[in-house]
Formats: sequence, structure tokens, C-alpha cells
Amino acid sequence: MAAQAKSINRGSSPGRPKGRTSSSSAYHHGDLRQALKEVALEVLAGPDAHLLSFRELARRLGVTTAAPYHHFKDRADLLVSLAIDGFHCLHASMSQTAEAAGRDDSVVEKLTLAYLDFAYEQRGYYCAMFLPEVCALRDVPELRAAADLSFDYVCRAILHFHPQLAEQEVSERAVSLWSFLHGVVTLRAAGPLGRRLPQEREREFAVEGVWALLRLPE
Amino acid sequence: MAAQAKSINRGSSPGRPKGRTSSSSAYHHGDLRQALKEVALEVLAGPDAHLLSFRELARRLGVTTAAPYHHFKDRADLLVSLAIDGFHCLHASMSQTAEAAGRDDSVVEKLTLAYLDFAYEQRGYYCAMFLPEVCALRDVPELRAAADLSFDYVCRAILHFHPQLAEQEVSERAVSLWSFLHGVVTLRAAGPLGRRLPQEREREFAVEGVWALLRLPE
DNA sequence: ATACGGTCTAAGCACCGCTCAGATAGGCGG
DNA sequence: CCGCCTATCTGAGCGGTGCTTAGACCGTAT
Repeated sequence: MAAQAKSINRGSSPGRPKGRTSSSSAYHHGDLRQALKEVALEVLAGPDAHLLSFRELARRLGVTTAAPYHHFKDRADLLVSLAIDGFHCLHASMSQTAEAAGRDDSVVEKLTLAYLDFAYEQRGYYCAMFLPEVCALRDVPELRAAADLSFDYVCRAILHFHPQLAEQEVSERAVSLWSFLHGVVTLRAAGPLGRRLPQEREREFAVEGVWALLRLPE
Repeated sequence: MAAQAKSINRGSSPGRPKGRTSSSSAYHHGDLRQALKEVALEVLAGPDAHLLSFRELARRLGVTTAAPYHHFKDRADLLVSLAIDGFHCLHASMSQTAEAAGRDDSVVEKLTLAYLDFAYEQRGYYCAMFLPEVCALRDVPELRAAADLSFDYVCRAILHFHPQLAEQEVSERAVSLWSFLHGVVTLRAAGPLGRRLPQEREREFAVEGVWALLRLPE
């Protein structure tokens, strides 16, 4: 060890913010807040997500362990921030999908696949969104609002198929779809699905399940 | 040399194992391994599950921080041990339920409710079973075997309702039921269900969802 | 009675989250 | 131009954590 951390951005010229990094609050690092979020996402998406630590993030970015605390109140603050971004991202993904799909029944299938794609391709976000420590803070208004954005979108999609349903019933239907898909994703990540449900069957399987839950007797 | 262990419980009477704690391998503590599991379950079931630590458990039991390592290889070893117990417990619960229910359709409802009851009443076990760090170790043969016990039980129950289904299809159906129920439990614990699905509707709601998934077109 | 093995303690290493005093850099009014 | 102000970052440090090691202790087998 030693060496390395000694003087990284102190070498010759003083300013790290060299080329005026285009935008943001460029200072020593450039935009440490954004950089922290990006690196955290990478770690969350990896296999060793549970050992995500502020110190590790700081190390990767070449700053001291105290630096992150000028951009996030604490560890949970960063995770909640990522979860909010994640819900916005999921909502955007579903909106785009539905818009491109038109009004026929295929939208159900497309939205289902969009959810799965988001969960797997944006695994960092998905993890942050459903991390126990984040869920425990669901009272944070911004987080709740972001989550409602996605949920309400699903509700509207259901209402389009069952215009006669009462609000409470629509809401329940949405919960049941979300529970099913979240369960599939979680159990896949947890491992036990590996042997019982081949990966290549999963998407078709999920769509079938969603249809079954949508067609519940009314 | 030097040092010499001060002698803490050497004072007057030597024995820690005083009252001959009734059974088990009574030594200093009595049965530290079992005691660790029980206290860990309590912590896991509580709201601050994420700060379960060996040191905390040792503190609660009045032993030093190194003592637990003579009974469990490491933290994960204890958690896996609890998860195995949990799967056995779930299997036992489902078996009893089904046996008491007879052969009619009501068994589906009873098994569904048994799963929910287990998840909520044995929250410590349920948490241990689906903790990310535990799921990552699903290769441990004993853990896999315990999990298969419950899963295969569900498969047999499905086969009873759809005798003509191929093995792969039965397995998929079981996955879909499990995903749905696990999703409901997880989202309930995560928070977002709170406002969308009243607690008193949850059991009925879960049964309806299970029926829908069971009746999938074949 | 002695040797032995399972159980526990004491001490310590490396890592973690988080805090605080102070150095540094850039923007502001004078 | 200067000096001040604020945001940012560093270095050091506190208490907590997982895990290891050396040694003390107990109960039992020999």
C-alpha cells in the first residue's frame, strides 16, 4: 500500500477541474455526487452488492473517506437517491414502451417484458429500489412520489383493459401483477428458479402469469 | 506470560453452569449454539434486522465476541443454519395443513394461508431463508435439500389438481405460485402494499391470485 | 491422577460508518 | 487588486463490526 493514495491530484498543476468538465459544480473532482451514484450502481449490479461501502466508493474515485459526506447525508441518503432515480427510470421505460405499442392487447405483453428488462438490465437500480434499508424509509416524500409514479402507470394500463373496475379493484390488480413479477425477479436473483424454470422460458412464463392475473373473475 | 487472565469468574464459586440448565450439553453457557439461533431469530424478526451482528448476539447472551465462532464457522454459517430450519419448518407446516384439510379444493386455500401465516408468524425464519447473503450460498447441499423439500411439496399438491400435467409444467406452475406469494410477502414487508391493499383483504386477495395462476390455460 | 478435547476469554487486526478541525479553491464585493 | 465567504476536500479519530490467535478453563476418558 502506501504510495498510491499519496498525492493524486496535487502533482504538478493544482487544479483537478482541468478542462472545466463541461457542466455541474466542477471542483476537485468534477462532479463527485454524480460519480458516487454511478460507481454505486456498478457495485449494486455486481455479485458483491452487499459489501457496498462509502469507503469503497471513495477509494475507487480516489478521494478520502470523508468526501462523500459533503454530497450525501449518509449511506441511506445515497441509496434512497438511487432508488428515486430507479423509479423514474422504470416509469420512463414503461411509458416509452406503451407509447410504441399502441392500444391493442400486445401492450400487456410489452409492459411485462419491459419490467423484466428493466429489472435485469438496470439491476443496480432495481436492487436500490427494493433494498430493505431503502424500503424502511418509504416515508420519504420524494421516494414515495417516485414509486407512485410507476404504480399509477400500471393502474391506468389495467383500467384500459377493465374500464368497469372500481378504483380499489384496479389497485389490487396492479398489486397482484407487481407482486408476481417482483417475485419472479427476486426468486431468480435468489437462485431457486435456476433449476426449475429455464432462463429462456422465463419471459413467456411471466407473460402467461400476468394474463392469468389480469383475467381474474370480476 | 504477563497478563494472566485476571480471573473473572474465578472469584468465589467457579462454575458458570450453576443451576444445571436442565438439558443439552451444559457447559459454561448451557447450549450456546441453540441460544445463538434463538436470539438471532428474535433480531431477524424485529425491525432492525439489518444490524444483526455476532457481537450483538454475544452481548445479549453474556459471552465474549469470540465464543460464537466455536459453534458457527462465520456469520453466514449461522444464517444458513437458520434458513435450513426455516425450510423444514415451512414444510412441516404445509404438511400438517394439507393433512388436516382432506382432499377437496379447500386445500389450495389452506396451503396459501399456511404460507402467509408462516411468513408473518415466523418472520425470523422467513427473513433468513431469503436473505441475499443466504441465497448466494444456495449451493450448500443441505440448504438446497431443505428448500427442495418445500418446493416438491407444492409440486405434488399441484399435480393433485392437474394430474395430466408434465413434470416441467408442474414445476413452472409451482414457481409461479411461489413467486406470487413471495412477491406479496416481500412487497408487504417493503412497504408499498400498505396503502394499496388493506391488510384485511390480503389473505382473500392471495387466495384469488393463487387460483388464477392454478387455472392457467393448459 | 493425568492427559486430552471441547468451550470460553482476552487481545488484536482490518474494515466499516460517521464526525470534526483545518487546508484549499473559486466566486464575491470592496 | 485584495480580502472575505462558502463549498469542497483532507487527515485524524471514535466506536462498531467480522474474524483470528493464544491461552485459560472445565469435564471426561484413560
